[in-house]
Amino acid sequence: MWSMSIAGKGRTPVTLKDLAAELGIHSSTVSRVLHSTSDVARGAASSATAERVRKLAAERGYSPDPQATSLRTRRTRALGVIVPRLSDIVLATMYEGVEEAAAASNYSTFVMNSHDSIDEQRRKADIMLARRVDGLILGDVHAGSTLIHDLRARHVPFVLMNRRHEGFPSSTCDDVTGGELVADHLWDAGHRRVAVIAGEPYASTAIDRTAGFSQRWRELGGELRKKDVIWSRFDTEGGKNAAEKIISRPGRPPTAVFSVNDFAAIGAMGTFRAHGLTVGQDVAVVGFNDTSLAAQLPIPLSSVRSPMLDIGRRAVEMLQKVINGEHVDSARMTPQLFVRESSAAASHVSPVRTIAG
Amino acid sequence: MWSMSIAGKGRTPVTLKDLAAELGIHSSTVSRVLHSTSDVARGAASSATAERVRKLAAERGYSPDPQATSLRTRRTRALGVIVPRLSDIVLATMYEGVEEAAAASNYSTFVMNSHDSIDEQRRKADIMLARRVDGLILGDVHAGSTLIHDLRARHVPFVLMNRRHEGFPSSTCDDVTGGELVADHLWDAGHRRVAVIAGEPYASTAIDRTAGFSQRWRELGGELRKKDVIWSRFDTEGGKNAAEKIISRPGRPPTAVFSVNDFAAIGAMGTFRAHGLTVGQDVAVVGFNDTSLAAQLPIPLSSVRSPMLDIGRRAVEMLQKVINGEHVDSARMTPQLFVRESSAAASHVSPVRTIAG
DNA sequence: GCTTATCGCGCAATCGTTTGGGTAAATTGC
DNA sequence: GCAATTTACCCAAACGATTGCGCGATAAGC
Repeated sequence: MWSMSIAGKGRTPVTLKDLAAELGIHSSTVSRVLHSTSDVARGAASSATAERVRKLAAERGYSPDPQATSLRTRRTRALGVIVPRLSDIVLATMYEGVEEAAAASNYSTFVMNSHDSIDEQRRKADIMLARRVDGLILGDVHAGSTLIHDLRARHVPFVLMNRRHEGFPSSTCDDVTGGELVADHLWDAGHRRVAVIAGEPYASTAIDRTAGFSQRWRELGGELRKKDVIWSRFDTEGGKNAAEKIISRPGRPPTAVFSVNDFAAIGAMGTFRAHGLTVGQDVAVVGFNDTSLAAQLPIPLSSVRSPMLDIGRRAVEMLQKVINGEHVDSARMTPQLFVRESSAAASHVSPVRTIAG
Repeated sequence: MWSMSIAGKGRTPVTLKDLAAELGIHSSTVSRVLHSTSDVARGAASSATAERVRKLAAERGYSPDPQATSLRTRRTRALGVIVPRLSDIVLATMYEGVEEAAAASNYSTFVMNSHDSIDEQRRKADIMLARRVDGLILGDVHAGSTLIHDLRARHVPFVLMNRRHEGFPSSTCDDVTGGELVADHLWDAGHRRVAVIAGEPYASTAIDRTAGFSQRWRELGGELRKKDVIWSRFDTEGGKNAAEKIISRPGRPPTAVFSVNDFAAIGAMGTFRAHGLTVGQDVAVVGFNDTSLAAQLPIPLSSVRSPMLDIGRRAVEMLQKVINGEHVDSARMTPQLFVRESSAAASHVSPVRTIAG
């Protein structure tokens, strides 16, 4: 509302009272003028006085003390954001959306890493609440979370981001649809033996993407055994281990692998290469999130793009409504599949382009 | 100091006065007891009273209102962190170190993205200062920054992180040494025609890594023309473009490329592959930062590991000293080179292993 | 037994805003 | 020209914590 010029020399920041004293009026009048949104300070002061106040405030680089304001108004204009880890580019990007939207409505954000541990989630939430944030955005909710029930019981305003949970408002990608897109794509390319690197079983992203894929795959007439779905960590290491399992088990290896996360996909690509398989020819790989890396990899990776920035922005909008006591519905942003070299070729195992339809 | 149990039912948080009233003593006594670090509340209260106070505070889940505290003490126990972008895994990892160290000493952190624009840097710093943070950590300082001079003139406590600047305390990797390590490695492997993907010319990381490499390379007797150093963006796209330039220029292509950033290196690897070159055989590539991805890539990438978490942690320690008015020296953390497949093979252009030494 | 220290605690000011409730003076209505 | 509004302000009480000062009462010193 009022910007404080860095060039302003103010050793101790200038206060309302300072301005009032210099103008020979009362600080409450200054406050009212500075808060009157319209040009005319309706009832608060004469337009002449208002003008003088505004001029001096700008000159002195007045910026209200947020602590004092919060103490009085019981609002901090601060939001707490908890994510598994910011070094995960997916969450970091969502946070960029959060920060942008929050800043646009004069909110600041605290962000903390929970490392996906339920103890840390609780601890970090405690810290945020001790800071008296106006609301929380949780980007790391687990499938069986008790924390969110406790928060609700305490009437803490919060929304979920990235991962969803039945009965709570969330801003996420439509992960089920994302999984379906991949199933359609791989089926159309002629693949019939596939495996899924499914991610962490407590994350709705992993669950939904896997479920969307599996359901659609079976609808199309495909076979998908339990052991074709490998749950794993979300990082390259996890993808590597999962791929090892896929490769080393008896029977013919799959001709295509869907990894619910780009980084796991990259790990898997490395393993396949180490075993002499060429990704894109011997085995197709599709990732998820369409991280900036995907398109630029030596073998460009097919991936489902999720609108991460929008998910973050939307989470902020939703949280603001919750804070204002309004009702909100969950938002599910639509994903889009980008087919690249890693899965562009038709499967040469069964070159029939389409069996069903 | 006092933890607030989420299970605590407190609709409105309990205050000092609440506790005092319930105990039949004055709120100032409660305050003093809760602040006495030792078991005995020296002069503040009898140990019996102190015991009662502490017990009730724990029971009621008392947690002091940070706004009220800040208003009185003129300290917010909040730090501002500005980075180019958190979706850059390097800065995100440093921030993890920052958050960890800050939390450990009861500080909270605001973090904002400047997108490496000097206007945004200033704007975000303004926002942080308007929030009355106790100090700033700048992870995005530019070579010719005027902002840091202004901040110093205003006596704002701050330290630099990731990138350094002459005359200001900073917590960084020893980038010059990092560049030298790569020069030694490539020279020893027999390479004589090399190119550098140098990064953004306003970042000390880019400048120092390139300088360290160049100097050492020439010391070893190598040749490095001006056009062998290509300044570029830090991401995959930037690496890709730089590699295109390297490939498409007249004359024999280099047998090795040093990229001051892993992501740029990955972009370059993609370009080389697209031109039919096998990384690790036809052309060696070395990156920087040893991002978790590097070792897991289909062709594992040699890289200089910089202790990103430590850099972040150290920045916090340093800032705390600055806040306390103590003197601090810049910290330069030592890097370590990890040689992997992307550059492990000796150059078959000049298979002589060592010429100098 | 009297002075002096120490203990245990209360009082009240203060930090910078916001905001409900005034009250003179100026303006309007008729 | 006088009552009724409206205008343009000021006053003071919060919000919740911290902290210098003060003051009885007990303990210690000699």
